[in-house]
Amino acid sequence: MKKVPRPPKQTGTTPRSIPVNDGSAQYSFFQNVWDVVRQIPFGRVTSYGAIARYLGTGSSARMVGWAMNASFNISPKVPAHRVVNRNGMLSGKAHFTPPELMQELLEKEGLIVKDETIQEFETHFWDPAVEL
DNA sequence: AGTATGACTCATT
DNA sequence: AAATGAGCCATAC
Repeated sequence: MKKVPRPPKQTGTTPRSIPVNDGSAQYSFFQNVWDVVRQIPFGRVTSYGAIARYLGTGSSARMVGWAMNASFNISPKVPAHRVVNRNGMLSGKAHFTPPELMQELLEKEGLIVKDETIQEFETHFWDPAVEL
């Protein structure tokens, strides 16, 4: 797969307030993030930074988080639970409904989550820059 | 229009 | 080794 041609940094002036995938969807940074996240294999996880780096360091990891926040409303569902911070901690669990859902989903995929942190994180880490 | 905030990271103290 | 500050860039107020 390895499309994701590195968006030319659509900064500032670009309209899109929460790019909802309603068909007219112009390719946005968010779309790109979702494309990558959807390709995370079952039972694997990655980090915001890894995605941001894959799309170009120019876009900070914070925006990836925003993309996840918006991902709850888009059609092709995005496995946002497979995205954690670089420590393997479920920093975004508070944004799930209910918050325990994130950990449950991960455990259902065979991962071990202890104290909001994925055990053997490095083993299950999936780096788009490498795998894609 | 300017300030504050965030599902982050990295460098420095 | 833990805490702090600085970059990051789109939203919210």
